[in-house]
Amino acid sequence: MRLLIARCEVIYSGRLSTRLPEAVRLVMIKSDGSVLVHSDAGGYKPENWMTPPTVIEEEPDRIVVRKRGAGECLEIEIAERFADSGHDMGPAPSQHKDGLERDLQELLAECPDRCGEGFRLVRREWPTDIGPVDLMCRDGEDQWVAVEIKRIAGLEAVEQLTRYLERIRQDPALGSCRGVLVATAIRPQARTLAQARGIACVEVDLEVLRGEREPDLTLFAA
Amino acid sequence: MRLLIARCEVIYSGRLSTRLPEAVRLVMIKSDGSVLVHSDAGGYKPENWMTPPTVIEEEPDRIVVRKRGAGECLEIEIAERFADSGHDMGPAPSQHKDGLERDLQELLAECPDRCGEGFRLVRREWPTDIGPVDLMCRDGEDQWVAVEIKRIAGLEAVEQLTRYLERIRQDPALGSCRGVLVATAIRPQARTLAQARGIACVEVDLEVLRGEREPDLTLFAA
DNA sequence: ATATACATCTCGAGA
DNA sequence: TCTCGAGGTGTATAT
Repeated sequence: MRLLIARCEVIYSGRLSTRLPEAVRLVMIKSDGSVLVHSDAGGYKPENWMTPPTVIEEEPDRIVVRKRGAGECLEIEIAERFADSGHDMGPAPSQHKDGLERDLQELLAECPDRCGEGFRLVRREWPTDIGPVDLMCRDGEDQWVAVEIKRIAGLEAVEQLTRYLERIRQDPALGSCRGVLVATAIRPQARTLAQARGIACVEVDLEVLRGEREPDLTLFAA
Repeated sequence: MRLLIARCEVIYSGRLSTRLPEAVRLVMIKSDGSVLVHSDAGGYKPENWMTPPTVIEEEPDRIVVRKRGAGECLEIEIAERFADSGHDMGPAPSQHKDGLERDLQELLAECPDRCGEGFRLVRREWPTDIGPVDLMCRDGEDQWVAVEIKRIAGLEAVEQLTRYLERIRQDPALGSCRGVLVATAIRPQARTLAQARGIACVEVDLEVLRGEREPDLTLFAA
């Protein structure tokens, strides 16, 4: 990785056109060809960047980064250099992420009755012509239920499940298929819209599903 | 901005849980409190990060970054330091961007007939109770038309316009309002869903709209 | 604080 | 290659 601190002007053209006036910035050049221009504020995002695959040309006072196979170009005009260093970092082991939507789906596939009483899994990733439904189940009365799973469910989750249900119900055998939205958190408006569309909402707890602690089923009972 | 090159392990807990095994990485600490951990590959994204507002505690072999007002925490365990430098960068002037959706909307507001034959603009950002419609027009037959503008239109664009149309049509005077989706590119599924919902699709060219080149209206005519 | 929509979103999986 | 959906999306804006 190369780190260049320089007073520079940056011009990007491609999906749109931008010009960044001259100022002191960090130019990060990664060994995979990524180039990122960061200022000392502005949080997470670089002010300008180019992702691989790139072709990098360096002139004395200019770095030009072009995207391979696309008409995108980043020009860094260097007015003054303050630091310029290279660092050999070796390989970066990949990161394990736990608690993603996929994890939630796996857990719920193992105990589909957490999505509704008596639910039995028919199949995960049930295909429709506009994409797969997360879980297709049958309920305690043997009726079909399509389950959409989200970590956090907003309006889009309800819209998505609604689209699936439209398609699923076109099949006469599934004409009465219900919909259930299952998430660790459901936003108020999503809940309201779901109710208006006859879609049930179920909030679940990741740790309860994992059995790391048992659900307090009797806490408020009797 | 502080740049620390170190062999380190990084643990994040909050919206999910991750652990990054020990390796050499760049730790970028911005003066606005942002902390970004980058490896030498992986493109645009930091492997781990925390956006402001943060509280940063530094111990000899550990940096702990907490999000203010939320239960998120980033722990950087430092095993070996290779470089550690501070850089005073001064203020970062903001960037002008050209070619955003807003620009497209301005251009189309000036020539609404590009959205459909005989269209006349009634108003931009027509308010509904769930947000503003990009353009409200009347067509050549004096019928109402709601126009949703996107640079690239996917399914969400159709859903968004559908939600607006539901609201708009609740007003008896606008009960027959049509919908038109206008974009520089419209994805196949979006086009299909739009058709199913009676929403028209129009693709436009940014440069033609700018008059930088004239549309070849007669090219395939007669 | 919540919702709403845009972003050069990025990134990965699947067809 | 393209399309689609998830993301610790981030970010700005209005309520």
